[in-house]
Amino acid sequence: MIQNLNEHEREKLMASLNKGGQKLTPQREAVFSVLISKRDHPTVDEVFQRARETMPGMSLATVYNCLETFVACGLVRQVNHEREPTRYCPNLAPHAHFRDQATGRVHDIELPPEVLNSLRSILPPGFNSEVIEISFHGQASTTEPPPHA
Amino acid sequence: MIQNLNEHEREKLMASLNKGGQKLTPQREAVFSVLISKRDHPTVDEVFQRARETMPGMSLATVYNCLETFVACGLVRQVNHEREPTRYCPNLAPHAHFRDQATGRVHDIELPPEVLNSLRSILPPGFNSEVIEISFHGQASTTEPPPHA
DNA sequence: GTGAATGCAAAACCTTTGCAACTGG
DNA sequence: CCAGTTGCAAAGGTTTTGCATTCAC
Repeated sequence: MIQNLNEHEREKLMASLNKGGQKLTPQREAVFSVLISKRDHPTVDEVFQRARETMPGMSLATVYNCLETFVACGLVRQVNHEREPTRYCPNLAPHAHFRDQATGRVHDIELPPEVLNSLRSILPPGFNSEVIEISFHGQASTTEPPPHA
Repeated sequence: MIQNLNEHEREKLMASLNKGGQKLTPQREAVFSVLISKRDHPTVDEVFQRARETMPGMSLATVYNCLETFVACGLVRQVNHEREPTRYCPNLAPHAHFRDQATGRVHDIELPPEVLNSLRSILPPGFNSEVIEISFHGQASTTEPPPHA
């Protein structure tokens, strides 16, 4: 079930939207609420279905709009895997993703700074990158999320 | 321009196809030739355009078919980035990809074994992965491919 | 009040599928 | 010969776009 945003979460949403010159709408609140109440990397359609539970009139295009806005504001990250529908992740800390090939589920994997640094070090001179995406693909012997998540 | 396969390349193609119980067709030769004569990670459509130069009658669906077959045989790898069209890479050595946000071009980045191992080590118990995808996203101050490629 | 956001539908885009005709081993 | 491959066209699923209406500030 989807909860309303608590005060702190609402503050964070409003602050990020204001910084980007964006408005706080009920739809954006609902979508953001969906994302943080269950951090299971939902697809657009999954967000749509869940958001409709609390806001039946919302349209799919609006979900796309909201998510695009959040990405632009740095509130959430997109997770793409192969050609499957884009998933959305509110975890802003550096991390990798693990995709269970049996279930399709995506888990966050903690990424220690030293591993991130060793990755950065493989770039030859002249190649500058701020964004690194790391995704594992395999099978998990547990359906539990990894320890830290 | 697209060259014909040399003897060694043709052998390799035939061997891999045979191993997978697949036939060697002129279309597959043409597509494979496109991939190895310019290793710039072409999209399906780019492969299609280039292959048509030597084989005007070839259809887009056949390009999809050929590439799918090659992936299944382990001859090439798919490279997906965001929601852009899938690209194809004949470099089978472990490596990362760098996508230049200005040009859209994708470069191979060498991935030393120790970096690969340190990455593997971040998986918690119960998570087993054979496939790791690493992609950098940023700007290159050169249009030259990285040193090793 | 006003520019931005929403909702709806249609379009765009890449990819897959169905099927008849053909062909490689 | 014949299972597998091709070519064509149509369908599929996700995402984007156009535009009139509504709304947040």
